[in-house]
Amino acid sequence: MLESGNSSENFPSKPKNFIREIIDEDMKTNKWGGRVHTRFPPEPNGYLHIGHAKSICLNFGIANDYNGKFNLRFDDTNPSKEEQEYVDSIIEDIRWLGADFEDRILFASDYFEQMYEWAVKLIKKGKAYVDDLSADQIRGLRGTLTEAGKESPFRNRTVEENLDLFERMRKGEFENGEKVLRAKIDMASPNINLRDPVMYRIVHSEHHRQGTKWCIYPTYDWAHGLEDSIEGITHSICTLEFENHRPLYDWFLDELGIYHPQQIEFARLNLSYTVMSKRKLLRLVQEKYVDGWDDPRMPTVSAFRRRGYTPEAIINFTDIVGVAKRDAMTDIALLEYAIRDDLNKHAQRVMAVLDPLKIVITNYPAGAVEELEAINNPEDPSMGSRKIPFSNEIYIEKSDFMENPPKGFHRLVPGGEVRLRYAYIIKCEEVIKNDKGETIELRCTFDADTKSGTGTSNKKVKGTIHWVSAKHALNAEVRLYDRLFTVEEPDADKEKDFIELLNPDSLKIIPKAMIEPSLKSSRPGDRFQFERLGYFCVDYKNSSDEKLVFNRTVTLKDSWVKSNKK
RNA sequence: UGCCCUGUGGUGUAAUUGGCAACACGUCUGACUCUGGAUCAGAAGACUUCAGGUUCGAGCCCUGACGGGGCAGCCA
Repeated sequence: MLESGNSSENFPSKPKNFIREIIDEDMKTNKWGGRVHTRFPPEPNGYLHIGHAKSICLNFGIANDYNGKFNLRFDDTNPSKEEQEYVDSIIEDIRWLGADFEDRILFASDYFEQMYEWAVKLIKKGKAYVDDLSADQIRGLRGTLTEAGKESPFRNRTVEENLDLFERMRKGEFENGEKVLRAKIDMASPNINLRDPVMYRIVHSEHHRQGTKWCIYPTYDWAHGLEDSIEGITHSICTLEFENHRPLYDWFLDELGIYHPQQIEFARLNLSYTVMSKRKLLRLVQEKYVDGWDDPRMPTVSAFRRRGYTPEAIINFTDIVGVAKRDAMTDIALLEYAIRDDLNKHAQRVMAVLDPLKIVITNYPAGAVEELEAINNPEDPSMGSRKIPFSNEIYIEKSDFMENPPKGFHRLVPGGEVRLRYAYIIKCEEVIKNDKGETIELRCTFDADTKSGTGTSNKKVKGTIHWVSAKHALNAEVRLYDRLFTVEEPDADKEKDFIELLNPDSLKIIPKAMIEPSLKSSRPGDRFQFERLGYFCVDYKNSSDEKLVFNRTVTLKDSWVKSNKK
């Protein structure tokens, strides 16, 4: 299934898919002279999300495997929506993913002059004209899905008049919307995109890179193929909604007689329990349902990064998901598998108690402290071990003790025994409660012969639980994230506002979790497994030496919780 | 009502181009375990949307239905 070969470490060669088959065929026929050149063309009007990551991995993965090149190109053809902040975040995210565009950070706006010349060429060929109709009038004449459109009264202007008008459009002699340049194709085409599409519109506003140099801006359909052509792209990979635009992509390039890449469309990624449209994500940010584009509950690349996902996991996920042409809804479980799989191998284990219950070990000398050895990662012996302090007062997880346990519960119960991870077996002798009848403390005894690693006792217990020493534990804030929405497809119901489907429990903050002292030296971005709880990452925005903040990346699988739900 | 694309276990993808439907996730057993994790062994789960046709043989080819998606921005 996997081919071996020449690829960088982060991007192992990928499974075959229909696009790679097309490329294999092109290599065989020498269609592009053995060249492969792909690109990722974001519009800088939002942050990248996991769907973009799929596209980046696809495009870069292909270039990487075929010894080709990969361009980052900002499709900045609409000055009213685009901002430098987005350019910066996009570059950062792609770099983080490890997709290497070398020195090729390109901008469509750098090609405006060339595009203009090509537009003049089309006008001279009688294939483009300046139209005075308003947007509404153009819409009115476009026809419908079932009826042909009608030709504009300005459609048959002379070449000279069109040239003159187009030049004056560029010079700024007209207001926004006063005139457009349209391709002269076929108002009766069953493909609406071919009914004399607009090539240039007048927009008097400041462009993030061009300033006020231009007041006419190319539309996507006109510009995109030209950008690909200029850069020598071989395979212009885009999502399904552009399929109907391909005839237009081809038409422009053919009429111009310039280098002609091949457009190939694939189905965009949909993930369950989230939304992926930039518009909706923008709304979540602007209306403050989340704390910015990198709020760890968002499906953006920056949010996954902040939450503790690794680029490897995301890359692997995009491989698992594959590439095809039918729309699909990918189960978030696939993504969670990818990150668990990665972190299981690489994350250091530590102990932390989120919901503490105090235990006093009555037969352990008060004031004594033992340094116990704990393995950093059972999956990777090279990660070594560390010392953790043990004393007569510890905290365990409240949920690891039950007075009236259900069948099959093998943790602490009154009179029962349990192993403290890397320490001793203890026995619960007494349950101390407050006025309300809530358990507030346990008195236990420990068995000195059962120290971990000594093998001096044959005693076996059903369960092992995590703990921290009360007087050594550090405090930290822990943020527990859950899916952002309560339903699989928040945007399935067109009648219902997706905001109503937000999960009210998508974030739970634990202000004072107790964590083992070795975490003192952890740095923003460090990833850990809190044993038996999940994977956590030091938040790089809000964490500090004074106050550590951990984000939960993903829980561990828990077959006990699962079997108990039944 | 037009045009384009697309229908394979719960989910996502495969099927060497016509040869008894495979992989991953998920689910469920069992083993092991000082993480109810991981690992290991195994199981269940698909008459490949439907109906015709061609063929010795069809998920792949043909015809017709039906379902899903996209398209009427001077957005991309």
